[in-house]
Amino acid sequence: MTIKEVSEKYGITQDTLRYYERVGMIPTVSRTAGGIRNYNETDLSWVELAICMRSAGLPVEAMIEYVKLYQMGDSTFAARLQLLQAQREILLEQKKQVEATIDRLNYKIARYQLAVETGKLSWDKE
Amino acid sequence: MTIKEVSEKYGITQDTLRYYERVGMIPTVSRTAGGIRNYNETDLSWVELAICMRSAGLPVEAMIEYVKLYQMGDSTFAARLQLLQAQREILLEQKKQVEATIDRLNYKIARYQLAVETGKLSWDKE
DNA sequence: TCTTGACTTCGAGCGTACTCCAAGTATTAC
DNA sequence: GTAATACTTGGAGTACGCTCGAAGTCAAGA
Repeated sequence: MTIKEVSEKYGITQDTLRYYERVGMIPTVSRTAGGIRNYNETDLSWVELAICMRSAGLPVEAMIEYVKLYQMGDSTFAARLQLLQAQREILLEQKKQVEATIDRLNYKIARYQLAVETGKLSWDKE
Repeated sequence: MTIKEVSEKYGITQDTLRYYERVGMIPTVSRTAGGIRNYNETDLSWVELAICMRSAGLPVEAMIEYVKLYQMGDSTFAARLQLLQAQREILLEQKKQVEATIDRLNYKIARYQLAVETGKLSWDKE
């Protein structure tokens, strides 16, 4: 699969794909004889993982660390486990924050819906 | 309440508090006769709102826009409502992403827990 | 009154994560 | 073979959200 196809498949620019590879967020992608990227199944699953992590807001650095451990082989299982657990903790916290903010927005939205109807905002600040 | 007290109350630096005010993410904070920030109830509720939005990952720009509309008065109720709804949409999407990534991490963590015990990672890639 | 430490503004600097550009190589269509 | 297009690397540039530094002002205690 060419870089163009991959970029279209995942809705991410080719520049970003090259960037991910360059900084080590995914392992080096396989190439054609001419040196052109030719993503195989494994490459794609790394890309997918990277996109998943990034779109949840996890730092690039964490993925780089994970890839490094992966490349060091079976002796890093425990370290990888620890890394994944730490990232999960961050996300659980993040989820809480997002939910709290959604609640807050819901409250404000309800008040503004009333305000738009009546022309007056009920008792308040901000 | 002084800027120092506010920064300690919310676990945010004084620099950040000044930055939020400077860029218009919160309205101008009240001052003492000497020009020193003296946060009142209303100022605090703005700070709290700003922190809530930011910690959920919403852009500074959205809060600036909201404050601008607020300062334009009652004629902007509908616009404010729309802005809040748009931000909520973003957060609902963000929440989905975070949950998907947590699920993925949970799966990987389970596999690595087994791997740490057995010394072998079950059938796979990344 | 003087000193000390916290406050002020303004502008510059930094870290993260891309994003773009230049110069060159590879592949495809004719 | 040649043109057009897509790819390559390396490095520079950008956007966002702070974060820091400099130079000066303010306020509480000795």
